[in-house]
Amino acid sequence: MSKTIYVGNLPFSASEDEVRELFAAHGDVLSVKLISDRETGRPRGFGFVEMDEDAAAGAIQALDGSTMGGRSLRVNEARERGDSRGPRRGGGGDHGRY
DNA sequence: CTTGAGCGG
Repeated sequence: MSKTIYVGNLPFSASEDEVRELFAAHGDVLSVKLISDRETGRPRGFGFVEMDEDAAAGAIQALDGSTMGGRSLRVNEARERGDSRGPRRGGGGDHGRY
C-alpha cells in the first residue's frame, strides 16, 4: 500500500497544502494530515504525509534535513498507529536504530 | 495576541 511519513519541526504558519505541494514535488502525495491539539486547537507543528513507498523514501531523504520557514524540517518514516495484530517484538518500525 | 515537544482519531 502506502507509507506514512512523519513530518516534524514544521512552522506554525505551515498548512497541509504547503506540505502537500512540497512532497508532491518529489512524488505522489496520497494524503496529508497535520496534527493539532484537539482541545486547544493549537497546531503542534508536525504532521503526517502518506505517499508511495518509493516516493516516500525519496521524499524523506530529499526533504529531511532541509529548512522550512527558518526551521529544520524533520522528515522520517512514521510509526504504525493502527494494526492491532500485534507489534513485532517491541513494536516500532525501526530500520536501523539500536 | 501566545508555543517548539519528534508520532495522529
